[in-house]
Amino acid sequence: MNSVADVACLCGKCTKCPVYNRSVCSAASEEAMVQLDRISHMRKFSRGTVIQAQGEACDIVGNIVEGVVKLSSASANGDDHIVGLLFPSDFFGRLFSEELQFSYEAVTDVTLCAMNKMDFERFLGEHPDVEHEMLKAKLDELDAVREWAAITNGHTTMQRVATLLYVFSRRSKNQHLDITAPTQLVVHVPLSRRDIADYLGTTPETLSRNIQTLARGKVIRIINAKHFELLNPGELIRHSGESRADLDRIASH
Amino acid sequence: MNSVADVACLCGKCTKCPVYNRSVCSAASEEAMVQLDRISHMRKFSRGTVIQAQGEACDIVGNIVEGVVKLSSASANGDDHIVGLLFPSDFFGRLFSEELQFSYEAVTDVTLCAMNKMDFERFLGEHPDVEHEMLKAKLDELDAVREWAAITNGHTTMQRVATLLYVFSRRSKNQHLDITAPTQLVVHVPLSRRDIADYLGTTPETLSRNIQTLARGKVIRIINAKHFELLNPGELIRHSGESRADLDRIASH
DNA sequence: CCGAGGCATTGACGCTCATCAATGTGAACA
DNA sequence: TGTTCACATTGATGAGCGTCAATGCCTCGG
Repeated sequence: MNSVADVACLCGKCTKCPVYNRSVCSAASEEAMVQLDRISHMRKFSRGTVIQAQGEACDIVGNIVEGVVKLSSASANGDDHIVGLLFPSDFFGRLFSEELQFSYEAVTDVTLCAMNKMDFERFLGEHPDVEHEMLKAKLDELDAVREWAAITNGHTTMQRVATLLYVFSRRSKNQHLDITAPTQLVVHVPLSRRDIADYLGTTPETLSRNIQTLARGKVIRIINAKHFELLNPGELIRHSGESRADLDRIASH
Repeated sequence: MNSVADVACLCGKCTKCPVYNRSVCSAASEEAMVQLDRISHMRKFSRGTVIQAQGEACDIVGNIVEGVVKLSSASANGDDHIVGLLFPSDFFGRLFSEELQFSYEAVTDVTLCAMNKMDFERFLGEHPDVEHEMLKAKLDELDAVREWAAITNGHTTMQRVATLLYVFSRRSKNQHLDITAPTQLVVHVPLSRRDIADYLGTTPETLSRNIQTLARGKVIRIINAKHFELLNPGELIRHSGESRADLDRIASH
């Protein structure tokens, strides 16, 4: 009955979950954890998989354990835009709604601590503490989304690019990456140029030009398409047009 | 002890509240309503008042009963952007956070059903049903903000302007306006050109040019700076670049 | 009724960015 | 190892939009 992937959950209790202490589960009591163990199981999705599509019924929710998921909206004209990125410990899926408004797609290989949506909704009803934690998390997310919208709205492409690079440089510490580089200055952006461009509301061409400009200015060094070395963080912050405090707040999400 | 404005609340129970059935309060039991009555009171703010400023401690929350409130974020550079608009029945304020990330400013004269933040947080802890409703409302809001961000990100100014006009044409029915016009085709946008421009991520000049273009094309008629007659809704939808279904979903918020 | 000041509009100009097209690069495949 | 295909970069061009500046309009207060 259970697929191979399911075994991962049965082996280790939720308390061994690598993102447990940062996810909404951390509010759960011991009794609640036992229940969560029962209704959740690990699932893996490979890079490029559309986990759930816009307009479909949403039946699975959960926490991202590893990888990056993009949240995108397809307009009627056919052009779609990335409206959010989900990292490990972020909650996945849309509770209390019949129909998905956005598509969820695995940007990298993704491991998900998945639950049946209705099971989890029932669980939340029985555990107000966890629901309370969920509310707080969503309020924070709301602020972060608004903040990001303000950035993409009023800034030049260069400012957006610099902001994104800075945010990823801070977030990558939260990810489970094998960074064997000697310094912390290597930024890993697992998205393709097109995805980054969509997220920033620009085109791959303009994005590329700006990245090259930063490289020519010795602000970054391009190791390869998805890895950058941060040579001059101060200059990067200056290019972003934001104060360091603001950037750090955005990065902490 | 109570100011004059407070009397408004003491006169009528929450059940008489004009936005009761659309606000989060509608989930409250009778017993809970009595408590809400006790901790809430009506407050009025005149046009232009900064109700709570970014960075300040947030001490009041509540529901908007009448008027429009803008939510704005001031960047370090000084330029600020409107990241959201609040209409009657929308929840006001930021729960479970010490410091406000955005400023709340009254765009029109505003009537607020105000509560002390800590009182209301305590109330939510004692009434999981209402907190559940709050969570659902915030999840919807999150989708709406993401949707709006996608629009301002990838579209031309004309598309944004058309979208805004259409959304306001649908929302104005939700407002308590004295529209004495014979038809429903009068759209009231209570914001100044600068505010609209900030919200759309453009400038007053470009905004004005686009409005005039729509007027020259007989899509709208400019009654005055804040009132427009919708002559050709179909053309407006075409200019927005969105499908009618999408627009209606955005408008319903 | 008139003047003043804020707001909206209109015009001119330059720059950024999207678009189209071509070239370069890296990884997966046989 | 070569072929292929997707992806990234680079170049040229024009349109859209921000900026600065001037003018017009409305409202409020005297």
